[in-house]
Amino acid sequence: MDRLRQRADFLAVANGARVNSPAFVLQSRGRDDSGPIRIGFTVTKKNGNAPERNRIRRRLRELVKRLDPVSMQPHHDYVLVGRRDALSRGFATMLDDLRIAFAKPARHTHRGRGPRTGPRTGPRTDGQRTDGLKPGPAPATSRKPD
RNA sequence: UCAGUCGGCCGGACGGCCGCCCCUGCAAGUGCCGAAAGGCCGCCGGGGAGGAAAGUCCGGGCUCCCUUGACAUACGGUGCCGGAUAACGUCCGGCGAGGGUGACCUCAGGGAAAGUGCCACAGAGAACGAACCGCCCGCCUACGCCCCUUACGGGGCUUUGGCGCGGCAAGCCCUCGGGCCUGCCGUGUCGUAGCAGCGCAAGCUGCAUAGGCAGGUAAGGGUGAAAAGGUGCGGUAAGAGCGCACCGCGGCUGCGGCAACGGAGCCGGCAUGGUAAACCCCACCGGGAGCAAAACCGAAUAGGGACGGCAUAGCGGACCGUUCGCGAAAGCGAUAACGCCGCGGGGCGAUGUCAGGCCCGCCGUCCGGGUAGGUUGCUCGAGGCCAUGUGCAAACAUGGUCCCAGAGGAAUGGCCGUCACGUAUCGUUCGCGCAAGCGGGCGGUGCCCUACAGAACCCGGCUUACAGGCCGGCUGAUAUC
Repeated sequence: MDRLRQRADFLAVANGARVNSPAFVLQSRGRDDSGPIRIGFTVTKKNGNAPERNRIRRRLRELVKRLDPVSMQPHHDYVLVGRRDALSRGFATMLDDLRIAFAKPARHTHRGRGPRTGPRTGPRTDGQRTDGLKPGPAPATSRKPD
């Protein structure tokens, strides 16, 4: 399991399916290659100052570590968007939340513009390149969340 | 013991399970990911957030850009003196002013006799000093005084005159009962009017009071944040630095101090209101941007250049503009080039026609710039600790010793347990107290399980935030010896 690090990957996953939970939002997106599961974390500035944001991210990261990798789907990218409740919610409760979120059939919400992005499952011939990098230069309005 | 003041320090501890990042060493496979640059995978050992890492307010290092350098101007900043420092608006030590019983604290602390401006309201007057009340000299006028009343008016007191009444005394008359007249005292009423002196009188003079005129004055009242030196004594018609003493202010001289400044003597009688966080003047300092700096490596796509191959749809006109040649210019010439004009071709929508619009070779190799991305910059440094020396200190010097975070969607943790600490509540116990209650110890439970807050190139500062706790110096008060 790898960490998600490139900004373009985050933007791609943000247009994919999402599941809400009291302490976080789970975004997911299937990839076409055979790479490992990748997961990233996003905690925006409205959730508190830097120590609080760090704590939210660390607890979410610990949740993922405790969870069985079997419950995730292979060749998918996931992003956990932290909420303020992740500071105070019980750890065991949050673990159940995450388990439910992975099991739940995700709703696809295409909140982007046009059909340009999105995880099309159509036939691709090459398989040489990752399509996640396809949506080129990001719009300058969406900033790095942290 | 209480109250205060200054300075320094800490900012949970231990353990269990599971992890993350970096570094040294060893060991790998023709391993994995990637087009490449590059990255990842094992073991041992070591290290891994703060006093503010924060705000990004100053000062530097470092990097790039610009500039030959100096000066001037503009703009910005700083502003008592000396020292420390790489530098500072920082720090240390002094000086001055203000506050505090004191330890100590605060100060945006150069220049207001270079110039300009402003000083609201109130107040007579706010800057070429002013004259409201008041005080005073002089002149003129008027004259009972006092109280109440805005005024009209009313009341009281005093002087004097008339008319009465009562009493007393002297004198005269008498019918001895009393009557008349004079004086004095008390009182009622109606008038009159300053007081004193001189004068027969008219009046004059002085004093008091009121009003007016012309001056003097800046002591007092009142206004204000501020009223033109302050206090006291003298002085004066009243007053005034008008004079004197002390204090303040200014100037000069000499003394102490590196200096800011201090204190002394003499002189000047006071001239110079405040505001520079208003403009301004003076002195000093300052090129700009910032690690997302910058260097190196380097895809895809688009675009640039060179070469090669293939295709070959351009032609004509004119010299109007550019260009080129000649010429000092006007101009003349050229058509090779770009634009221009005319005719024509190809391409662009699923197709055809018409009208309009847009574009005008294709492919390959190489080169250069350069984006995403990657690597470096990146932590040995104005470094920490200890000792010695110099210095009041900030600090500096010498010696020894240590290596102490380097992430990059961003590691330094997550989940628990035990114990401290704090706090709330309950129980119990002890002390004081009549009691209400107060203080302390022990135990149980709950809460917070810590406050402020997370390195982002690195240092020196400043500012701001902070639960709780520890240590030391000093000051004041109280108690005991």
